[in-house]
Amino acid sequence: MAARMTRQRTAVVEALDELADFRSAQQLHETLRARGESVGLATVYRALQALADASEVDVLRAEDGESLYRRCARREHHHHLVCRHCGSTVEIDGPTVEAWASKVAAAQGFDDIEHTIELWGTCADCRAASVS
Amino acid sequence: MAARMTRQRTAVVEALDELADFRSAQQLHETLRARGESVGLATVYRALQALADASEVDVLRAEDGESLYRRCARREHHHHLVCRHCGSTVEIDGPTVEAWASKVAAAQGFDDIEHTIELWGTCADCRAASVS
DNA sequence: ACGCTTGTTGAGAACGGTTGTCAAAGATCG
DNA sequence: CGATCTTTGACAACCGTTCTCAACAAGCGT
Repeated sequence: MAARMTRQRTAVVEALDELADFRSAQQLHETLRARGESVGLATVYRALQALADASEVDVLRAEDGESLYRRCARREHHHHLVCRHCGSTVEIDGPTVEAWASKVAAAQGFDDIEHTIELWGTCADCRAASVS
Repeated sequence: MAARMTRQRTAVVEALDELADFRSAQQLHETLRARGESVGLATVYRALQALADASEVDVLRAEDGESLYRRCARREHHHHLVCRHCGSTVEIDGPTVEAWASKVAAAQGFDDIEHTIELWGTCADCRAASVS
């Protein structure tokens, strides 16, 4: 239960710190491998899972169902505007939306309310790239 | 390309019409099978996909990644408050949220904006059931 | 009603992301 | 250093979903 700090976990955390965009476990694994820091794929999954459990990273699902991970600047609850092509991300918070969500749900007699509010789009860079 | 009306497709549509909750393709397949209307699993997937493309059904992803389908009353854009245990659903629209989402995204220079806004909770019935 | 054409079906294989297995490796503590 | 006990990694297993392809059946024209 002691959460040991191993070379592999350090490598995953460092990689996440250097990347600003949402990345899949497999992309991360590839990045580490290319960098010479060889880490097993299963280990990357486990590390990300642990970090997510500890709220150290944010997780969201791409449209195809793949899980994407990112180390966000703020640890408080917030949402994202993500480029569906490159993963480029802008953190967003919407106090209005939060209030709306919990009010609506409570009014219907629901408990343990959670909400998913994510925005997807094509960022300016990817748009420029696809035009050329 | 003509979209033929087959026994199988009719069965899927009818089953969806009778069910008020979000269901997975496999649940639907099981329901049809139990009902005597034997339909292949792949066919259920294809039918649901076609219906989704035609905006005849709404699709959303459960927390475990599974796709859930539902024939909604209104065809216009809306959101859902869904019980994560039984799939029981309340349709919701939030004009305020819509405006907020597109404004925020546009302000960041993003195009082709889509948003995912879903509420998950435990409905009153399921809460009562889990207490007992 | 009868073929013909062409989209559709279904059983099973294939796929892709993720998780489980388990012996070997290594982090931590005394 | 040694004992302990978590972590690792290669690989298999899983599970939802999609693909394959020969058999089948809608719908159309006659």
